[in-house]
Amino acid sequence: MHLGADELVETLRRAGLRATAARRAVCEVVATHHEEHLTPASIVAHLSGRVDQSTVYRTLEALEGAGVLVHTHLGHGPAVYHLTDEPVHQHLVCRRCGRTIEIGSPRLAELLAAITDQTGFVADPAHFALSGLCAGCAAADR
Amino acid sequence: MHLGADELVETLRRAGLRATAARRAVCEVVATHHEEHLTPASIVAHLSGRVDQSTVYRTLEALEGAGVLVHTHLGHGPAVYHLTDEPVHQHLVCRRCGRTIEIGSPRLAELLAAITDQTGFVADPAHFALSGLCAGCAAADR
DNA sequence: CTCCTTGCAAAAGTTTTGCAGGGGC
DNA sequence: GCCCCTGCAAAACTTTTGCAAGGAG
Repeated sequence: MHLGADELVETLRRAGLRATAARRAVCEVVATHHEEHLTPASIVAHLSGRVDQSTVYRTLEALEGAGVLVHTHLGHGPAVYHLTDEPVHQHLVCRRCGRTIEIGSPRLAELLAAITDQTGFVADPAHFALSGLCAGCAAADR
Repeated sequence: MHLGADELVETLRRAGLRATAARRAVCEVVATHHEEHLTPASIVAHLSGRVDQSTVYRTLEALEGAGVLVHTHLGHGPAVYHLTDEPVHQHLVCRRCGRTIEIGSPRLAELLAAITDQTGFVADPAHFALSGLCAGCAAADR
């Protein structure tokens, strides 16, 4: 099970931050819509503008600093936010149809380990998507 | 050897575009500084503002459309541009010190092939960097 | 009561677009 | 001469910041 809104608020409290209505509301949206690709703008929309965008950005920043949330760049648009208690995965975005798929742990861990072996670099798959062509579009290409 | 300015201009011409002074100038900078991480702004700077930024963007877009150039997102700043005749490589950007390193062909091709095997997705390593910690910063972390 | 937070507004940073004049072919 | 290109200016879009008023602890 994923972190709930209360646990997110508690995380902020442990970080020395106050539990305000605005922060609770943002945590609520993040917890409730964890399987969506949440952007700051979509969070503001979910809250019908009752919380200002700057407050949403600041709350997301705080949650990210506390380690329970990360943001990922899927493309040229806004960043999307993810709870970190989801299994590690790499986003693959099709540059033709825009569809996003994810690849999960076992093979991915292997790939990243190979990079670390070769370079010492410890890659973090969450932060950037990989761009390319999905199976369908790649097939249509030929 | 890399593509020279004249070859880039010729590429544009083959795409049905005119060989203007502004485009020649941009091609000159791209060809001459191919080992730098060129951003639209740095290209404008190299040209001392003699070519407008919008023209630079439009020329880069044309070169990219012609397949001789790609842009990569290294982080939160502007995109960087690369000639495509450079060997395929993946950028790794350290989120702590900002240093960028690259990993080259043989292993990388293997990793991407593994992804394609698993998902059918044909990943393009050029478009996004991988974020993480470089060997030095990862070591300092412990 | 203190000072952390908020909303508002504006700025910052990157990229795109509309338009009238100028230049390539 | 036709119409593609350019520079200029402004807009679009995402994110950040300054500040005075308001609310948590």
